[in-house]
Amino acid sequence: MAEVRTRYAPSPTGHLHIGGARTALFSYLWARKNGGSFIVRIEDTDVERNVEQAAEKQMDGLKWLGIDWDEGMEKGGPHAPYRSMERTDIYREYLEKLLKSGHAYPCYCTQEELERDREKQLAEGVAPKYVGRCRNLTPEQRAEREAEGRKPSIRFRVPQGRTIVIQDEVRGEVRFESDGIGDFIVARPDGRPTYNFAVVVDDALMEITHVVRGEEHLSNTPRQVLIYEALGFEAPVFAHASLILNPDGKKMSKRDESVIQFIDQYKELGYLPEAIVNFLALLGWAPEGDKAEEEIFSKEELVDLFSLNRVSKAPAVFDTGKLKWMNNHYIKQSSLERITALALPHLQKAGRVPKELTDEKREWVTRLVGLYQEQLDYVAQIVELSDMFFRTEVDYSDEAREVLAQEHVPEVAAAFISQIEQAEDLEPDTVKTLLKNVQKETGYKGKQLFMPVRAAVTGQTHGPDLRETISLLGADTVISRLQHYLTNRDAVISG
RNA sequence: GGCCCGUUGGUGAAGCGGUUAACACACCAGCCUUUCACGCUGGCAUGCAGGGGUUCGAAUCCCCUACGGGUCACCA
Repeated sequence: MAEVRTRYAPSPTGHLHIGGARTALFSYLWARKNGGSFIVRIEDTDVERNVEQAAEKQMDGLKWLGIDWDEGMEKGGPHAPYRSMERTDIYREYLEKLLKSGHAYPCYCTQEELERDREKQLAEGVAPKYVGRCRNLTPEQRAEREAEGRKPSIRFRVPQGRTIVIQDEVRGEVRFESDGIGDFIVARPDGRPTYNFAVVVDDALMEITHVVRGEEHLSNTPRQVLIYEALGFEAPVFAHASLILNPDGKKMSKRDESVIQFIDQYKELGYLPEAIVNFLALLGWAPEGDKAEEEIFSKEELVDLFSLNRVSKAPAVFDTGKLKWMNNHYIKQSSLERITALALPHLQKAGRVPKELTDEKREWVTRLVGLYQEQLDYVAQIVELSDMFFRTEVDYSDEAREVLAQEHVPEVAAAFISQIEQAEDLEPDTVKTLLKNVQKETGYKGKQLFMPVRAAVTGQTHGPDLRETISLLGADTVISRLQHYLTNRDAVISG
């Protein structure tokens, strides 16, 4: 059996989208699973829509996700170049072949004519397709139009009465009647190929064995199969994954704000690549047997388990809650050093931490991140979660006020202040001892002791470990907050 | 409109002719904890869009209907 070769062939119109990332991942996993090759190529035949640096952005996204390729952009390989617009000579050669064999013909219709045909068909309620005006032009007629200065586009001559059968690894056999397909353009007047033609030439020449892509390409597939035939190539196996839907069950549109759509945005927010890969893999795919009961898979496990025929035919809804849960899971699994390194830029950007860090401050930040690590859905959340550490005025919650209104609280606060003043340091263990002393001194313990301290110091009735929190806040801040409560108790309580 | 594709709980989903219809997220309750979170335990489906078949037996096979989606570009 021949080597499995798959590819990801985006057009350079923007950043790597979650849909594209999933397609790339599925292709990648399938190639790796079979010990084959994964190719990344850029399909930039539509010059008008190309965006500067978009190809690089696509590749950056793939690299960040850990999806590496064996051949293609940047890497080169036996089938270079891997960018359509650098392959124009190749397309020209195959275009000649189609023209010579009669599988394609020049079409001189103007945009206006085509537009008129289309409107007429729509008005009559027929399926819009090319009327065939230029299908059987005589050489003389062609010469006539050429003389008028018309530049022809090239159309593929779709055979009539054919049934085109597609082998789809996820949908099984899918049949199309060629009569429903009009002659379509394979090359523009300036000679640039259209997508349907370029992909076929590229996939065939690059010996792609499995074309994995989104469902939106399914209807295009019969056209491509026809080109494969006309050129004498063998068609690859196709695998059309269903679309990704937003949480409302609607098709995900570019301007949909309910879902973050681009990989670099996830990176920005502090999602971990392994979480995204894990999540994307499960978006429209599930492992077989017992493994279907698990959710957490490393890239290596995915390579081992992945199979195209287990890709779902039904559209996949992007479950943002699940993604958060999964990312949180991976954050908890990660080393504190890693999460701190990711969190630092966010804290600095928010002005919470200076750009230049002393070793001492670095250590402090690490402990701060450690305090919140297990509840981070994404790393950027550290800024809002740790807000309490950086404000001068404590922001009391309603629950905190209720606690602080209790009769015995001032006594506890005062006792704690004097304990801190006498203490040599404020390490977590010391804080523990100090609170114990307050307990002995005042007789209050448990919630009677801890809640008042937490409420006065943090303004909240819940939060991460109190000892560590107090230790990180430092003696000055803790004392001043307690003092503030004691001197402004009425104002604090009434809000 | 033609042609394709899909439809299991609040959500993601497993299931491929015979199961008490997995598992996970979310949610609720309990335990743990100075609080929250984590973790652990337990709970959570008027039966698989609706209707017809085929079969001893269907979520699983066939047909129809409804709903959702894709595509019919000199976009990919």
